[in-house]
Amino acid sequence: MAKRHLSLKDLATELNISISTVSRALKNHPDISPEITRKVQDLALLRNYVPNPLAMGLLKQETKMIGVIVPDLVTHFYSSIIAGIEEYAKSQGYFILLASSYENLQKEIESVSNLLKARVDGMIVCVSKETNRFDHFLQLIENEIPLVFFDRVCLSELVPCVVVDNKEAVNQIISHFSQNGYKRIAFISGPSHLSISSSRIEGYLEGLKNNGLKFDPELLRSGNMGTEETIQIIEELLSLPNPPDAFFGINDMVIFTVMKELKKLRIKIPDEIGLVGFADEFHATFSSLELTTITHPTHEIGVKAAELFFIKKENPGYAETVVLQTQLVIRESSSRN
Amino acid sequence: MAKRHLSLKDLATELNISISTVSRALKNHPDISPEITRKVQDLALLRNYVPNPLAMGLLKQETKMIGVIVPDLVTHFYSSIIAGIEEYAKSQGYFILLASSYENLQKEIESVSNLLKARVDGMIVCVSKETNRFDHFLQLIENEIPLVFFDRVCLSELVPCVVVDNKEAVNQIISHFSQNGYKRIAFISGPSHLSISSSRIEGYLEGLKNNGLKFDPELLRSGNMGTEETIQIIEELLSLPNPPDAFFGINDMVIFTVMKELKKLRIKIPDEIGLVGFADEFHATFSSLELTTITHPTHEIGVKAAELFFIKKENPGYAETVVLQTQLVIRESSSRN
DNA sequence: TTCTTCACCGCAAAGCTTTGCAATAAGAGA
DNA sequence: TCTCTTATTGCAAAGCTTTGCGGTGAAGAA
Repeated sequence: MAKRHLSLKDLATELNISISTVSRALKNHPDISPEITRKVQDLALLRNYVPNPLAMGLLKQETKMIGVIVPDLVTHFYSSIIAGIEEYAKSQGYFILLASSYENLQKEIESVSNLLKARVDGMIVCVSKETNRFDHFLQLIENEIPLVFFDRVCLSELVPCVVVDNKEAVNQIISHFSQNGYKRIAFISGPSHLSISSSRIEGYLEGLKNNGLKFDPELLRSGNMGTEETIQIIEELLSLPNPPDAFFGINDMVIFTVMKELKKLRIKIPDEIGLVGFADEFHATFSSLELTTITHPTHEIGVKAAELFFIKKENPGYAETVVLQTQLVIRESSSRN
Repeated sequence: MAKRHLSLKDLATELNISISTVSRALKNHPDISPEITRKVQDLALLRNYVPNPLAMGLLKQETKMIGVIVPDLVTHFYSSIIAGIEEYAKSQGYFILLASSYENLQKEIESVSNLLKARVDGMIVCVSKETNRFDHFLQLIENEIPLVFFDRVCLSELVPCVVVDNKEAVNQIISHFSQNGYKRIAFISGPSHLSISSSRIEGYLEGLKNNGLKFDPELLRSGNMGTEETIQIIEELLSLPNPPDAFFGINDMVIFTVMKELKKLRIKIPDEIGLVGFADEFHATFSSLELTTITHPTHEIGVKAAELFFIKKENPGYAETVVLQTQLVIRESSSRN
């Protein structure tokens, strides 16, 4: 229902002057006499006038809203990035319109379309795990609608991206495992079309080489990050004639699943098998064994993504990829010295 | 920068007809001839025309946006509720504008003001832990802007609310503790002005009575839910001449803190002390000991809140309080039989 | 042949703000 | 007293959509 909001016209009528005079008075335009300016501003304050963003938007052709699409809304990783985006956006007078792809390509496409209908000024996106086509993003690019990717990225020649140094992170994991005497390191990766999968696999191969470990293709697995498939993979890995003595995963969830499975089998962590996660979910320190993991500067990722958004908005050609550093946080799950 | 979006005018010009004809043709108005209707619809589809929500909003005096304010964005409890709200809102063609109060009254007031500036059609709110004044909400009510509260509520004579049956939930906790032989049950509650605190305290007193347990005021504590203060309270409780043998808290976080502290002191859970949380955070099952807790139908809370919003929007006087049921999920932290 | 009646389509206003330009008035200079 | 500035203020258009109402032409009726 909601009563009509106060407009310039209301103020103008009350003061018996024209709308344009009110408009100018409110922004201290020199053309307007001091008394009128004062009277208008006083009344506006009293009545708590706020300009109508719809009218402004129509005029300026912008909504001051950024669409943000994430794979899910409920993990700390994304929530925290969103908080970062929101913070920076707010400082620029922008709002965020949030959408979740639920890790589903169709829903992602739908979200892009919905946000477009809402006339967001642009989007900041982390693609879903299923995203292997990019038409929906190319459409944005063609229409010169600012777009920024973070974490899971694509089209990086056209779009500014914020990522972490995945290769280096994995290198650190391998070195850490190696220093703790683990030799057969399994990597449960994600879908191969995802940037985070491929870059971490690179790091995996490099890290093995750097630490004088042999690459065994059987220990490198690509899953869909789902619990069921992950359990399947764990079972297969454990029943290998020469099973792994260490696991790390594309994210913490995968490794928590490993932890649960190993607990069921009464396999000792970190003595028999070492574990390292990826992302440092909020609850990593509450788990039965505190999890070694790669912390991400999530808040900073969000802020940076928002920053890039505003740069992109002013420079259509801009397409830098910003790489942020992670940190290996060593906890119980991998320390057996 | 973004190119200008396609408008009715563009279609009209291309077809050499008037804007109003295009507008009517798009909605199959009987006044428009079949051929023109077809031509217009074909072109609209081809060019991917979407109506401009700013213009519509200006005309209809509504933005189809709901402001949602939560204490934080990063706990699973709120994220999941938000997902529920978003789902229902989307089904009604509405978007969500998200804001966090960060558990801070000033930020909450600011958020209300910001959302108002953005001209949301109404708001769905869970108040911050500091919220003990309600002027900012009364202002909305006066202006007949639809408002719904959930979980932590207030002004329930004026505003529709969605809550859980806190009294019953706490009753269940007490009975469960009692059945497991715990006798001195401490409750670390939240700020006393919060609805969830007072209703759970009611349940606490009732539950004790129902189970023939004596109420000891020393075991009922109100904290600010912060880790530091919680630790302080735990220490005080444990150094009591007759310390508690069971804890439950206003939320899971508080109890996770207890769990950590007890672990440090090498106190055995659940043998020496039993623990029960509240809310069933995502990671309750990953903790060193799986946590007994009260699960909330979070998604349903969100959906219901959104439903009430749309009812309220059509019925200014509406102010029902919907009570949803929780469930006690018994896990390791409190089972010592 | 002339009037009536549909069938169709376009004009214009409303919703709100900004801003270029026109207009008015007063004051100053001649 | 008359013309020219200068200082203020208002008009109107643009941005986009919806919708009441008026308008046009053709076909049917008398």
